[in-house]
Amino acid sequence: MSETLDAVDVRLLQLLDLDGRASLRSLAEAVGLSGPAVADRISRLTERGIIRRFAVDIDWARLGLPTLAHIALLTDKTQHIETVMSRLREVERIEEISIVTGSIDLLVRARVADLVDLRRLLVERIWPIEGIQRVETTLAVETLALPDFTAALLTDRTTSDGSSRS
Amino acid sequence: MSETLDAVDVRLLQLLDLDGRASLRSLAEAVGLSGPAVADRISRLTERGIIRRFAVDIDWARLGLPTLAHIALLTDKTQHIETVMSRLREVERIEEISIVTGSIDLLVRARVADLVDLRRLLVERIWPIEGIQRVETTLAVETLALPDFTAALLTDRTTSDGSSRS
DNA sequence: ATTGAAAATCACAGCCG
DNA sequence: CGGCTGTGATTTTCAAT
Repeated sequence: MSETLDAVDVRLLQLLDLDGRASLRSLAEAVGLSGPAVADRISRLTERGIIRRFAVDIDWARLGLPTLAHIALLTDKTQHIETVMSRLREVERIEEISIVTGSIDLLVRARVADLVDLRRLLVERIWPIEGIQRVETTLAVETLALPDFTAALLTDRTTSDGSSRS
Repeated sequence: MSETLDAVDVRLLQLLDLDGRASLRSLAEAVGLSGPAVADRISRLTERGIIRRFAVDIDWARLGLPTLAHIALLTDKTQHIETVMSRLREVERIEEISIVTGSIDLLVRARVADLVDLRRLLVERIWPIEGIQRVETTLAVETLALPDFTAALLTDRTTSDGSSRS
């Protein structure tokens, strides 16, 4: 069971995901409420932890990190998983680390400049970590991030608890 | 070769990634410039496409979608990849689709409520897509998104072109 | 949630290095 | 060209309803 949002909250989240710096005024007009009411809803969403933060969507390709890599790791179980993860979180270029089901243990998401950069990441930063047994890297040659994803996911969430009917 | 940022641009991106709604005034104070100068830099970063948009970081778990799934797809090559991808982009719960190297063709990232929800996603939405041959789903049982990732990546990017030296 | 007024902030202009 | 300061216009905040 999770949080309850009404249609206005959902609309606000959608609008803010499109433009996180939109003024309260424009948001208020868009949802048909007054400015203070919108301000109040946004701070409540933030306090409830539904809004984690307002972030900036950076085009990493333009900053010289065009390539997305998924690095699958198998660990020997001589090290605690927490130890391996804490060493991984020190590694630059890594943006996410997951413990996963299936034939591997960890799935790491990283962003690299090119193959030289990837070589350094693998050889100098990943391989030396104790407890890592096998490394398998998959490169994305094209990525489609769905900008409407938030909108789509949210339309689904109105006054919902997120569970499914069977 | 890519874009050039100076130290102030980098600092602004870091600050905005922490709080995308920060006032120009507070940003100006933090970087030691005046308000208009900061406004100018932000609009320049936006025009250059480095800032794609200001977004909101939503805690999907609190909205009933706690589980991250990676779905690996193998396609038979009877359908154009564009066709398969365009059908995938209609599917709710999917937030990213990549064409990848390795033993699979597509890697899809999705967020689901529970196993019932996942079952429906797979059986009703993914399997029926023509041209999909094999589906292998990996569930994340724990995910660590690195909040400092942006900061770390950016510290690296000052006045850089993003390529590596060998 | 609304209104209305006070306080803070922003955008725009013209001006300097 | 990139930045600063001024001013008027907007926006945000706060109180009372």
